[in-house]
Amino acid sequence: MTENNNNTKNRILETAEALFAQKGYHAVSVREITMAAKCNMAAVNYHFNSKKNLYMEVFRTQWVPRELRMYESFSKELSKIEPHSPNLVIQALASAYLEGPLTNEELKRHRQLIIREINNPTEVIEYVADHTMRPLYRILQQHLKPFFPEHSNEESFTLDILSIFGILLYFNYSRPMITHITGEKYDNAFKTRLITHLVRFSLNGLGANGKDMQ
Amino acid sequence: MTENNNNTKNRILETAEALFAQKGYHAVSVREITMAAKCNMAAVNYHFNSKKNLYMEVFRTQWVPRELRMYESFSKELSKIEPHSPNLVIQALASAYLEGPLTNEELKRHRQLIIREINNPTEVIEYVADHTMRPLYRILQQHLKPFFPEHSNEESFTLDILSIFGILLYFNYSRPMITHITGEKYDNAFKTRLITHLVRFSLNGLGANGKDMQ
DNA sequence: GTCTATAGCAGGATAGAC
DNA sequence: GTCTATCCTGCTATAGAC
Repeated sequence: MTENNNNTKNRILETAEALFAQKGYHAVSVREITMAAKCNMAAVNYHFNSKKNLYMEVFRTQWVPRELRMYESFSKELSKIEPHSPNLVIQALASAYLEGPLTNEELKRHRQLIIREINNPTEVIEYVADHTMRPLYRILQQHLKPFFPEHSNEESFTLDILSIFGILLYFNYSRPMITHITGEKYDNAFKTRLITHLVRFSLNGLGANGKDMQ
Repeated sequence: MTENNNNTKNRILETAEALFAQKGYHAVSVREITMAAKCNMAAVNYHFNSKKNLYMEVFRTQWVPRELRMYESFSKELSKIEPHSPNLVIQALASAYLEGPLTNEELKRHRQLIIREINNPTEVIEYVADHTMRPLYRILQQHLKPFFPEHSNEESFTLDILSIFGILLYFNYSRPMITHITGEKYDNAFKTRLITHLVRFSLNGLGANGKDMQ
């Protein structure tokens, strides 16, 4: 196999990811994927054995590495700030996971795929949890826990972190939902306001009001 | 048409909802639905014209009325408490939408369906937004806004409300995710702790620390 | 490694008996 | 209103030429 980034195998992976994200596994046919990837239908079975396995490879070779790029960007930010404060940690989180290495389009696809998996798990979720969620949870715990000793038990802290993940995941839909609910349109620079909101709401949620704010 | 609650049409609607929630529209076949509903395949087309329309009827006749029952339960709670405080309003919200009129199973299906729609909207989302999200947003705005005049603009307040909705939606998955991430198991009474968490986190998120707490 | 051709099956929908 | 039987399309997967 060549390392060419535009070979058939890679084109299939990228096209498949976009389509799976947009429509979901069952709504996308192998025909549709290979048409869009400008290759033959049989190529999917040659390179991936089955449609199911193509789906899993999308996560293993596309999704997880991309999530890890965001994780790296986050931990690099963390290593730069000293001393830490909840404020700076959450800022770094929002910055890495919302305006970090990914474009808006990439980020949208990325979130859609994982929301589908969470809502309707397949085997990959184990792999994804092991390689991405767990490490992210660990690093957040390590950097935030010291500031919140009032969280006597593990579970209470975990729920806080999961709530922040929940808001992060639904980030994609904030703008359409605002339009749906209030019926108003919004201008650009919306994303920046969204990040400001996320940082404030999450910090408050954690119970960090007035704690090491700057 | 009879008002019998166990006629074929109703059985199809209920079975279809459960299966659509579990697996998603495209992963469920009409054959599967009618098998589970113990009726003939042709019944779907007789009663609903098409699979697509059956899906939409599930939202119109099952999902929206169920969401409205929770809404009614919420607004009834609100009318009982006087004077209001952010604390009591959020308590009433959590109580109506998490331990209200629905069983855990119903609630799970209910959330799964709407998460699918938000992630991958079809035509029904307009109908759903008009009949459920918008009224809920309005009533929350009416009861919470007076306490948060510091939210100068509409958008900032809307983002707060949407963040709470995000956490509510995510509720289903908290327990499996905790197990995935931390690898620990949890006992029952988990739901009660989750509601306590949601109320505290949301209140803090809104910036209500120490504001009319009781 | 990529193609054509096709096997083999499952999907939604409908016609028409009862 | 419910059934059986069937149509036809579109699906995944594979065999085999190049």
